Amino acid sequence: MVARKSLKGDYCPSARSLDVIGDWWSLLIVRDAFDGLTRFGEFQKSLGIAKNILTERLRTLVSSGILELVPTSEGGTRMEYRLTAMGKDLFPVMVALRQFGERHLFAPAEEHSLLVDRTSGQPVRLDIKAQDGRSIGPDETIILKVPEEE
Amino acid sequence: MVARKSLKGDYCPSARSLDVIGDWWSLLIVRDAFDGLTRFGEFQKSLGIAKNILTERLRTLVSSGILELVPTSEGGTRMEYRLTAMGKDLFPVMVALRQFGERHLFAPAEEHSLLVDRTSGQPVRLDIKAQDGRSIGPDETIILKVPEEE
DNA sequence: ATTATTGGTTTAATAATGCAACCGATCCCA
DNA sequence: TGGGATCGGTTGCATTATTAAACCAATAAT
Repeated sequence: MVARKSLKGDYCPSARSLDVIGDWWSLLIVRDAFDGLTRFGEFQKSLGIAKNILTERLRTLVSSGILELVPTSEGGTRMEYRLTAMGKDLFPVMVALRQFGERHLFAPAEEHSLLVDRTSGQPVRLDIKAQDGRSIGPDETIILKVPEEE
Repeated sequence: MVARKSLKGDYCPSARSLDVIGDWWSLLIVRDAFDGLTRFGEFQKSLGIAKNILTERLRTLVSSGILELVPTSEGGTRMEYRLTAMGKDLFPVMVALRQFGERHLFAPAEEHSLLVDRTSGQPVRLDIKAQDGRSIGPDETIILKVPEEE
């Protein structure tokens, strides 16, 4: 097996994102981070991931700039993993995945966790809009390709 | 290796989404589908994926209801893979990934493909809002857990 | 009628992942 | 201060997943 193809050079921003967080575990770790988890053991317990794999994924997420390793707030010498500003920019990705799951992957009466506005307690909404404010879907858009990529 | 843990029973909609499209290739296939590709050979050429893996992923995406296999528009007996309505609902996920990539994974002057409104030619925007229309970020939200999941 | 293309399947090798055992450093507690 | 438990890993080995390459039947093109 030659090394798995890297998408680093791809001109498509989605592909580059997937190159960084597109593997099986990374987005689940990020989800847990948004959910407030910070410690190695917390992620390990929450996800049931093998510890060596978790080690490697956390390292990759840190070196990608999505997580950072900072001293725990409770003093002591131990460290915790926290979302960076860049990591928090994955919020729309998480919300979009959540929205898709809510819409298609739950039975009508089935309960699920809910993302709500902290102040109002109401669910958040995600919209894709044109410049003029119209909501638009995939059929109203096109992807402009850059003229020459090698 | 015991079979990879399924997140089907997870009460978190994001986790269920990742259970369906969270592997390495599926979202890249979906991206290509949004980009207009429909044929086995087109995906294979575009992604450089091994053919047996592509076969399996396409099968999974079809059985998940994200793609469907329909007769080609040009007549003939061959089939093509098309996004279903459910598949098109992954649009916000793709846009969110794109936006993240644009913001963090390209050098300032580096060119990338661009998703634009078909009628105006202007880039699309993605916003997460509270009910009252305010844009909100991760720190203004909380995830309500369902009271009891086993 | 012949050849090329499409859409796969099969096989064997390699890489990724998981599990369990281990380990040093810290933390908790008496 | 000592002793055990916990944390955050590392290491080795077994199992799965992915790959590349060869092969193949059915269709399409010439």
